[in-house]
Amino acid sequence: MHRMLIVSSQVPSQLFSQAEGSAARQLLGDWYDRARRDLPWRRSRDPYAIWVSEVMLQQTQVRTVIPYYERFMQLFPSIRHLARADEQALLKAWEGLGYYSRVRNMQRAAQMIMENHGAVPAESAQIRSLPGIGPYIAAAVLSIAYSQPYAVVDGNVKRVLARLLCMDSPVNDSAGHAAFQAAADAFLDRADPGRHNQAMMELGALVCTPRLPLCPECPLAHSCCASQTETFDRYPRRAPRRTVGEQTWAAAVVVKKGKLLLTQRPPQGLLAGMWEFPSVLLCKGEDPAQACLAYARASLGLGIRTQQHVASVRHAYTHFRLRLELYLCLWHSGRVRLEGPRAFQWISPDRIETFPLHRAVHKALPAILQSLPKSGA
DNA sequence: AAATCGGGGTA
DNA sequence: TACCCAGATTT
Repeated sequence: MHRMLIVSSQVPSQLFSQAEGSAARQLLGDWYDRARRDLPWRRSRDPYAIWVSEVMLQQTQVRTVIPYYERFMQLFPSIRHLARADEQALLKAWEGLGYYSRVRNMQRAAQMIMENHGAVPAESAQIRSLPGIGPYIAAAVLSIAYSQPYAVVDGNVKRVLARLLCMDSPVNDSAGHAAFQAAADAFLDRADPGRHNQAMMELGALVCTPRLPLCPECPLAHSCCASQTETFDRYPRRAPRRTVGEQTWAAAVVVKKGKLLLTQRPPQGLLAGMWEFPSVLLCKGEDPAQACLAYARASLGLGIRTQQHVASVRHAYTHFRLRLELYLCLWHSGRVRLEGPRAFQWISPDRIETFPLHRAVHKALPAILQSLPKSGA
């Protein structure tokens, strides 16, 4: 008969009996050796390669990451290359991946490594002190590249553990997270932590999926609480989340002698460092065309001759939805004025895509290029 | 403890 | 739509 597994955050080592835990770990490892996908970063044990892959994989699916990873490793094949890279080139390589601070943090970390160690630190406190390396990436690099006994806890691992142990802790709050870390620590295979960690995540990705898990194919089904009780749809539990609001922005696509005005976003905050058409947040009920005109005149300090709506874009961010209205504006007079030390450039249309642009800009780009006046009159 | 930080895929 | 994805940092 199935022995109910007790989870206790006080005594995580008693998740399983010793024999049961050992058997489950072995079944998991055997399954992984058989079923694992051939992913680019699994062909290397270079700590740098593992690191790059883990940074890209934050909140980002494997399918999305693969082409970015291949390109990035060609462009920046070592810590030294990364440390010396031009920031615009880095952002361009990251364009479309999102969470753009990741790549800036990674470069800062690479520069610190070049100064202090020369290699990715193999000691937990040292690697954790690098910008952009939190508990997950530290454990991943230490276990996979350096075979050290640190358990990773990501979304996959939480789902697997929640079902395996019928854990009632919510996956999306900090108290719950601690419970999953304790469970993962207790279940870790110390003989081969790198393989074990990847096996847990691979199981979550391929078998123990969010809906309709493939329990008949699962190496842990015989010791899985949720599978035995047919309650997989109750796990993992999740704390309620707040609703998201909507913002409307108006963007001025200013044309001056055939060139377009691009501005760079500030070095911190949303979409930091990415380029876009200068834009202004609208108040509720404000008319976007009028707001655009007023913004171009009062804030940018530009005289605008005519104005024509060229594109409307909707885009969802994590904590709000964006509606962006873009207007074609013919420059008449004035020099660009921006608040703070923000960069801007007048760009000929065929060079726009050499700049790192965020997704909302890319969505609007075809309509804008099509609406442009002929030749540089 | 809660908010911020992208973008794509899925049912 | 709402949820999910090899999370980290800031407030």
